Amino acid sequence: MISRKKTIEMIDKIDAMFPDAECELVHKNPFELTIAVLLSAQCTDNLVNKVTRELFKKYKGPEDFIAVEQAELEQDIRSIGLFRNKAKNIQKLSKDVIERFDGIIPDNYDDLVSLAGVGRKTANVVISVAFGVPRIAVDTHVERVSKRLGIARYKDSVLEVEQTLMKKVPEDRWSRTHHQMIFFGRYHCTARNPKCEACPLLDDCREGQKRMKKAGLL
DNA sequence: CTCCCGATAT
DNA sequence: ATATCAGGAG
Repeated sequence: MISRKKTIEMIDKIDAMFPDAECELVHKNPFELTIAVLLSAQCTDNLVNKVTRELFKKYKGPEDFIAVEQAELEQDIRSIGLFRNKAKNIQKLSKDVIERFDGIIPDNYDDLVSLAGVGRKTANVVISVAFGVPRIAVDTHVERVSKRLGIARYKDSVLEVEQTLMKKVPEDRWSRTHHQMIFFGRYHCTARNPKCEACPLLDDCREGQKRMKKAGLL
């Protein structure tokens, strides 16, 4: 596993590649962001945005989500996938937000993860993006990139990756680095065909070195 | 660990 | 055809 110093060198290079990285999920308020992140599980944010742009015209707040039958909401989000679980969770979450939090999405981690369909990653995204709390939400991209670069170990759990990142990345860069690692993973260090041959981090990247050697390009 | 699940890229 | 997508619950 590489050092904190080496990690900072690498995230500096990713920072130069994606200086404008930010949350790409369409939302107008913390509640919409929470719904969008919940819907984004195992789905591209492109498709989530296509659905939520229409969804948020029909459902303005938690009251609207519990005013319809579950089957109707299922149809409205069907194309996203995992739609039965997500519809059920959205209605349970909406009911809870109204009854326990006066209709307002809570701004702290513990209350957020107490909501249906909201786990550690989703709660971290919400408090980070909506409320400005420094966090590194570890999704599939952040996990893959961290492991390929050697910042974390391949055997590490998601939670271990998060804890390692918090140790090696300066706290004032957590939220920014989080988004930049997602962009890096989504547009450059992709799961299938990572662009190692055109990567500024190739010299420092274990996985990249391995792949170049295997491809006979080194 | 398994299940949930449609859309898209390769 | 199949791997992958801003995961979470049981």
